[in-house]
Amino acid sequence: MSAKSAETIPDIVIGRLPLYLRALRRLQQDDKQVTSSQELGKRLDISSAQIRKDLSHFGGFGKQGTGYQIEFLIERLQDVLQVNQDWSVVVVGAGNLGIAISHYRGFQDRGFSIADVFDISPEKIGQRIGNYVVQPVGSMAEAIHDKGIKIAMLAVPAEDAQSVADQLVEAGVRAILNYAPININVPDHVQIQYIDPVTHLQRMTYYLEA
Amino acid sequence: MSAKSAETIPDIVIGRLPLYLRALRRLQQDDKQVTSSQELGKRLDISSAQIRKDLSHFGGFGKQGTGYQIEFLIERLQDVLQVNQDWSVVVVGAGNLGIAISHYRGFQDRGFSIADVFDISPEKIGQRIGNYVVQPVGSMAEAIHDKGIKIAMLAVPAEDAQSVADQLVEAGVRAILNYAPININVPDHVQIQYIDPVTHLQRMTYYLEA
DNA sequence: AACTGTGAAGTTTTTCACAGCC
DNA sequence: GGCTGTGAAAAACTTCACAGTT
Repeated sequence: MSAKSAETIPDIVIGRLPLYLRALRRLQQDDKQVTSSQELGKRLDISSAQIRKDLSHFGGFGKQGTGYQIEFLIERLQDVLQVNQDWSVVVVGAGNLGIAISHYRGFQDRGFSIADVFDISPEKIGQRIGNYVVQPVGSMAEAIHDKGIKIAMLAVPAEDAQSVADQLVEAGVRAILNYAPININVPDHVQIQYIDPVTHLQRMTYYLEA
Repeated sequence: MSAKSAETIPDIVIGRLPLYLRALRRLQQDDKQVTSSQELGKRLDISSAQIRKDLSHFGGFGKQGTGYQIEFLIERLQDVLQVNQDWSVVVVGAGNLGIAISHYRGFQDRGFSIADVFDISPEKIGQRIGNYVVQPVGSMAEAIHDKGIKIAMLAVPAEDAQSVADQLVEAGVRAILNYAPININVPDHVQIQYIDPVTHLQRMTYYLEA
């Protein structure tokens, strides 16, 4: 009992919700109906208290003695994260990485559809990638504006990342997933997240015996 | 003054070091010799105090009044993270994702080389990917063992990720970068990190106005 | 008996603020 | 004047532990 919608939820909590959601979908695929903070915690290597506390920020999703209805909890988390709708996303950069992203099947059933793929290089433009035809960056702003797109995935060379990001923000994008291995500065009202496999690898080598 | 090598460094600090390193390399490419915690902090959107405190765990790398010598700091961070050497890595899974990973140029100059690419499917085995020929998973354990490989990148379907991870650990791998959108359980002495773009996207949609 | 939701306690992480050095 | 390194203070985050519910 407590829909604490007024208070600000820590970002670190928001960051865990997609992990809960992912694990829950998997449990659902295994035909489970109900789970507990303990079971989830064991799978995710997160304490059960942590999970209960995180979920409690949004109201009581569970039942004492019973646990959580998986389907119900999935719906609630999708609501909270706003992924109960489909978000159109653009990919910028049609190199190896952009192509791989554009081919990736995993976005669709988790709330995201790729609307367009853009590149600046003349020999890329017009090329087919799966169902997409690579569009010129010159038409990017207009397309983003017209389609009301709020999310972009950036797969351009590091040197170009900042300037492309600026163009995206200018065009109305409010969230950027940056695959280029470089930090980018965006206004406060724009979300940014990074994918750089090497930082993960380097974090792990610290702990390895040489 | 203080080589605190005895105490345990928080993992959250270790996780930031690769970001510092990445930013420093970029500054170096711009022909800068010296930087400060403030300049770095502005680029990374991290407070200068945070950066100074993080670095201080490993001894005094900076000079009062002057800042940090970029080249020196890069070397120290590479030492700390053990990426002053080259690590051989295997890729498991030669689907779209595995192929993209295998083509990615960004590993080489940051401490990692791909040694082999494996897949289980007969029609993938023998196929060329850039300089690699896809090897059968059956020969994976032996290759890992023989070459003393400690790091693997997992790009197999989610259903297979846990069992492949188990095989990797069994074969002697001590760090896994998992691209499959599923949580995996590994022994304590094995490092694991995840790459799942969708979790990042979902974290951002929370903050967007629908 | 099993499990949630949550104040309170405990721990970790970040920021402050300044002495000390260049 | 500019900047580091660092104790001390503040803030954030996690865990404990248990009342309450099914």
